[in-house]
Amino acid sequence: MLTKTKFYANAIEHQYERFRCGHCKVREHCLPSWMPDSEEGRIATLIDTERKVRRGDYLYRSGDSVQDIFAVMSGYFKVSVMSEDGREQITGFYMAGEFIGYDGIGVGIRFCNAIALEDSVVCPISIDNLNTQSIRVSSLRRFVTETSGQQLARAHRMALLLGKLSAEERLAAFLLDLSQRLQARGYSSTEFHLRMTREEIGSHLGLTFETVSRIFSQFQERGLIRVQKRYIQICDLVRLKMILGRAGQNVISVSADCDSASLQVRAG
Amino acid sequence: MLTKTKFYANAIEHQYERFRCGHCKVREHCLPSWMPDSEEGRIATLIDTERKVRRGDYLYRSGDSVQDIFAVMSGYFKVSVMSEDGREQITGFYMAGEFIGYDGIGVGIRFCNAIALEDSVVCPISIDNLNTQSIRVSSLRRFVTETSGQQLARAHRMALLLGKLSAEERLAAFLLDLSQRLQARGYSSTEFHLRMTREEIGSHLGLTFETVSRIFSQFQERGLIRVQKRYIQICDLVRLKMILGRAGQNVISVSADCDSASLQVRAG
DNA sequence: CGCACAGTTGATATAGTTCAAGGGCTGTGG
DNA sequence: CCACAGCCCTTGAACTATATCAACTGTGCG
Repeated sequence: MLTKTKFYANAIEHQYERFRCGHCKVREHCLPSWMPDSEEGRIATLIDTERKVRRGDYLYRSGDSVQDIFAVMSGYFKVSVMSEDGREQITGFYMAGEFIGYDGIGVGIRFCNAIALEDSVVCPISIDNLNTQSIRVSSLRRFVTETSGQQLARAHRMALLLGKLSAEERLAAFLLDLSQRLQARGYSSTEFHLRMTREEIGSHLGLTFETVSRIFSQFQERGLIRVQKRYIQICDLVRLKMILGRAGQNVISVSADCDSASLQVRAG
Repeated sequence: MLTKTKFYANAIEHQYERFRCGHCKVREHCLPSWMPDSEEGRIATLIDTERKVRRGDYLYRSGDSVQDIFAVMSGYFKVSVMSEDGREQITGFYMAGEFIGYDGIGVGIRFCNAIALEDSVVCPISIDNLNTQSIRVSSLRRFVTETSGQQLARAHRMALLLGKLSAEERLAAFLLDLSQRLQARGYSSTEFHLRMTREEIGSHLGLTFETVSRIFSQFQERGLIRVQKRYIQICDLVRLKMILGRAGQNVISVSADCDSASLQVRAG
């Protein structure tokens, strides 16, 4: 892929200097598989200098003006909406290759907070430039449509989870979702490290941290998982899926990335 | 506005033949106030024959391929996601001037069901045509961005409501939201007819219909509202807002329409 | 070392569900 | 026109899932 760029003319080659996507480890999760190689460079030209965000720092906060969407290159984020009296609903956790920052896009003002759960690096993609280029580049239009559609799908799955599932089912869905997304990134689907506290999990799933803790313990007693602090091992994937089974797989997210494999899963 | 069209040349005038927006009663809620008159016609050309949907019928269902988004001209809809075992989470109720059908847009396959709660009429807006025209017409691009952004905002507010609010707060939010949307449409903000059953309200708010009923009764006893079947009268708007007050106004929706007034509210 | 934070676990409380009964409205068919 | 069936809604009583409060453990950090 990278060698291919060598044949381009100067002007374009210059763009490729700034083209981090080619080197990027998460490129395959971030850019859709249907995107023609020849046009991947277009996206790269939209990317500003990559930005580092320290653990605990805000990537953006509610009320900020909307400039960019962000592709997570490395690290981990939580995104949340806050009620005026300080109740925090975490709308999602985001890992490498996923997109953050669709909130507030039409209005120009953020209504979510995005906070790094560990030292992270993001690619800021200028929305203005994205819109401008989209006029000419069909693959960019498709890219925008697809990724923003995924954000909405994710949000609707959350509504189903929050409105209809029991605590057990929510936790099962949560673990299976993580498992699936990690697997898609080449990590183990059965052993992983949680990046967030029990409280944050609870805040995401509409539960208290005590309930999260108890249900983890209960899952462990039942032999479904092993828990040691934040280290999780899924021992019985089948039975874990059965807990959710009655509710249906379509509750579990499929991440915010846009490779076609996950699109098929979601569609099914 | 309509007279203005008389000055246009034949080709354009022909488009205006199909331009229902000009006659449409809900035009001002449907089309954004920033949209220049000269370009409103563009949207009209995207609109197929208006479509009638009988009470109880599906506008579309999960699994359908995505062809159009729909502006509600008259009537009332519920949109829901279903779990595989039949649990229904209603993601929203939609009235005249609001848009339905952003679900599944990137993938091409619906994951929601849209059902008419009363005999209704919708404007189907072809997504293919919308995308094609958007390439040239900036106001259409902005229109798409804004309306889809609103869908996401709505979904995130729902997550906060479902994850963090008590039953009381949810019902208060629900009533205030309805009140506000009706007011924006020129109806009374303090007296209205619910179009949905208690069960559907419950399914939207993550409660059982008994709880909805009980809380309505309780609100009535407290002098906040009067309830007679589906007829609701808000007697004490201030105290009703106070119930939600601690949680914050930003929980209550601002509908899916895109007139700038509501955009300001949402931003605040 | 000691303090702050994350997590576990137990005891108790409670909001909301579930089950159950009854009433009122609406439409239908005899 | 009445009777009956099928919703929709209300209300009560009992139950239960989850929250709340509280005590305790381990762990990392200044």
